[in-house]
Amino acid sequence: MAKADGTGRWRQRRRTRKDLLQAAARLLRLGRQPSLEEVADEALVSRATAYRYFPSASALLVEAAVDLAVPDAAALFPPDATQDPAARAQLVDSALHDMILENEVTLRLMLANSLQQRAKGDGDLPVRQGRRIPLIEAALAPAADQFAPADLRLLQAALALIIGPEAMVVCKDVLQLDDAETRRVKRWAIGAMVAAARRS
Amino acid sequence: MAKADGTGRWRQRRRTRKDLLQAAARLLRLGRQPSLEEVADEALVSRATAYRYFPSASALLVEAAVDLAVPDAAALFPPDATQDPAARAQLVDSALHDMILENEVTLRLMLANSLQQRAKGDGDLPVRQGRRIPLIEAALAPAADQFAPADLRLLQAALALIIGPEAMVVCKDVLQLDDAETRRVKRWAIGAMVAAARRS
DNA sequence: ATTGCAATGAGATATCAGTCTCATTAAGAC
DNA sequence: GTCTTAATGAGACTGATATCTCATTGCAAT
Repeated sequence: MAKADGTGRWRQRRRTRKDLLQAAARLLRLGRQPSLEEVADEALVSRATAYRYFPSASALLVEAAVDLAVPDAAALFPPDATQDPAARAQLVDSALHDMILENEVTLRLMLANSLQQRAKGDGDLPVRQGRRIPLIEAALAPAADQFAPADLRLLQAALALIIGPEAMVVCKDVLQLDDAETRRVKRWAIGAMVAAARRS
Repeated sequence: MAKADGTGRWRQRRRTRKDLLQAAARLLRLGRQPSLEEVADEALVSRATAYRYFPSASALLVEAAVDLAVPDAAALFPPDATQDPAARAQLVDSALHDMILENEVTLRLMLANSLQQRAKGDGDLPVRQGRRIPLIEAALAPAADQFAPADLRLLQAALALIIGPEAMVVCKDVLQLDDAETRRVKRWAIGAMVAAARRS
């Protein structure tokens, strides 16, 4: 199977690759951890072919997980929304929290797969595309002038630690908090950090 | 196999479990990546029994690899250490950060295993024992009277989101920060949250 | 010492990963 | 249209994971 781009039958190859990723994403959305054979069947492709495109089953799953649906920044912040950065950040967290709860199994699996891959040293696999980052930026944008640029960067990074599946995992698995308590903790942390960034 | 502690034949069970972990560690030290069957043989135990003690082969191997020198609260805070809760929390984070860097691969696999297990619905079996929680409590203990009890609980939980492998994963994989920047972000977040708890 | 039962052993069985080989199909160059 | 051959399909094969059943052992309560 030639690797060259734009030559030979690259259209056919792109189509097969796309079919595999879409099939994997479809199965992941059902909360399953599909075997490579299941993915291949779902994609109407033979097992051997799947292995021709991805070195391992988990590599396929990780890459598939990258294109899963997420809330949209524009929908979350209509023009008449609050300008208060803390309230906006908490709104982002709340929306993402809901989304994570709905897709908890799927997100845990994709996180687990990603961790497994990176633990093996595959450094060049797809970056875990920060879906949270544009949302956080959108939350802080209208108040950007209230912060020193350096503080804004720190705040964005720190918020990314609180807003996302990883924090949810810590709350539920390590701290063993229920959902209400989890929301309260994150809400408080977000308020604390925005206030701190404002003050300096 | 009863799960109760301290009753029935818990001595026998502890011995079997220890044998399995020691056998795994022995094989790992030889640079091998032993299968569960090899570990069971080395431990003079049947395969079925090994599965009675560990949910999966990798769970066994990972746990065997965790002879991590987890920093000890007493060693971290000698009597003449600072009393400032922010400084102490940052010290905990720094120590844990170093430990995590040294055992990054193992910890990633541990996290991945835990996520995979819980995604499958085995939510009740191995609770992720929070090694970070006693450290955080020790950091805040001398200043406990500076916070309202409710705030103290919020602060402890929020700090657990920043201090630990999950936050490290977010910084490196999602935000793609280098090590220095990662430390800076966490340090800033810890300071922000302790200050917020103090103020109310 | 006897005995109940927890713990274990010894398989059988099913599934999956990953690698090969070889035949078949169809895309694209001519 | 026809050819070439890249892409694919079908299946064998090895070794590992994981679950299950049933017989056996031996710890510990009596």
